[in-house]
Amino acid sequence: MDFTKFAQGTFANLAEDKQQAIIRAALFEFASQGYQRASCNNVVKAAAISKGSLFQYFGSKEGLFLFVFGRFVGKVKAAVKEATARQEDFFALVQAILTAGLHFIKRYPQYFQMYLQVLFEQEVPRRRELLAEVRLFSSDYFGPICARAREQGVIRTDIGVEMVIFILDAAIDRFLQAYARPYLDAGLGLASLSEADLQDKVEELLVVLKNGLQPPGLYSGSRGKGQGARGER
Amino acid sequence: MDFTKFAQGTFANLAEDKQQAIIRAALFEFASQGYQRASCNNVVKAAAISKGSLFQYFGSKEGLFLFVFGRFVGKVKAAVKEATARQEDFFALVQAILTAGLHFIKRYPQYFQMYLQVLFEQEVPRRRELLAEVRLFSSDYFGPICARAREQGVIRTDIGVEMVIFILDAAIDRFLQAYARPYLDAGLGLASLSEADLQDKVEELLVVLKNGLQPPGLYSGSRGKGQGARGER
DNA sequence: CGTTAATATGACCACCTGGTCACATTATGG
DNA sequence: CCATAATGTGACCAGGTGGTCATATTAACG
Repeated sequence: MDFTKFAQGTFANLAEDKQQAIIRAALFEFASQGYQRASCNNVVKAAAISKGSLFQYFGSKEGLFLFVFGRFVGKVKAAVKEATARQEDFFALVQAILTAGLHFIKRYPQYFQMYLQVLFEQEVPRRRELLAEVRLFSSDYFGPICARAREQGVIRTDIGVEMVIFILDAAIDRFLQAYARPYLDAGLGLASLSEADLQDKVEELLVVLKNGLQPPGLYSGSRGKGQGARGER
Repeated sequence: MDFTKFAQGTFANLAEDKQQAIIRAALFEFASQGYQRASCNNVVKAAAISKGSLFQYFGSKEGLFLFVFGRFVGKVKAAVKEATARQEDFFALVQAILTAGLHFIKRYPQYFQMYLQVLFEQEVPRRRELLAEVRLFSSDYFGPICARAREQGVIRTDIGVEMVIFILDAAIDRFLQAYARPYLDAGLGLASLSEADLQDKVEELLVVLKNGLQPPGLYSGSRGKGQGARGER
């Protein structure tokens, strides 16, 4: 919860640049190694401080990690707040979040890499809690928004809200990951695109999310009943 | 490449049940810990063999891992071959693959967990190679299929093939992950669904993939150019 | 049986980890 | 100047890792 508990204490009294050096070293380590593989020895080496000091400042590896992740959470919240400030239209909001995500990755690539490590790693202290803090497309945050969009007739009513959130989450998460980790992107080549081309891809993605993969003419009825034909039941 | 190099050698001469015990122990370890965190000591303990034997059989931790992953690859290829045997329609094929994936997870949960570990972990021997071996929605495999579907007018032509593959990959991957790892599923609750309800969700997902999130009436034009009116409209 | 080859074993090795703590250094303030 | 408090330091610890190898056990064969 309170990731800023080191805001006062010995660490806070350090010169600004020394603090920055330590944060940078720790962030680099967690971003490149994840939590478990990250080595405090590497951090103290890179930050040019002694091991004893590091543990004096943060108490434990876990404390250091929570502190660094807390900084990330702060930056995310600020970015989201700004991006979603005045978006009325549902899909415009989705697009704004996606675009904000891309900008965030460009500005704070290391923080995002650290986030991905936490997302992919199993054994990370307070993992759920931490992820919940930055995950937008959760039922909590996005459920009401979807519900409202549904009432306004912007999204179809024959699929569940959970499915809407699920598909948005899957697409956007993957898109951001593909941007941040080129080898995940199966051929989109996002990482090497110009700003303008990237925006084109974003719009292309939104077209698919809105209208699907089938050509407009071929609308294949609502789900259930006859549609299946195949199995039994 | 050749993950079966232990098919002959000391290990192959072992009694069948002893082989199984070792495979089971190793699979459990890799599935629950990933590659790096997996401990050879744990494996020999669980398999009730000596450490020297394990290294005699497989040479190294990496050798053991590649062997076990090779078994997984074999099972996947068999499952895919069977599932895609005679699917003509494009979306029926997608659905068949998704359904086959769910069945695979149900039958071989540990193998799938191990796959996810490899997917999420960075430093795994021959990672790319291994993942490529089991990844279906790659440009290589799925590109031609999409191209054909496009010519037949089953999928729209105003979005790139890469984007089609991307979105299919994202949605299906995530769906399978949500099924295998409940905490990833933001509210769908796939893991606890009955077979029939699960199929319903599969169909629901396919409806979205085909027709998008917007109601049929609201088709919002092809991408690019004019679409941008974004502010108002 | 004896001899030789194959296999099984676990103590041992070098190395790394997060964390500690007695001690050295520096700051503070009177 | 001293005395006290705060901070910095790195040798050290217990516990883990993947991997080795001399030795013990078993199998094979004549």
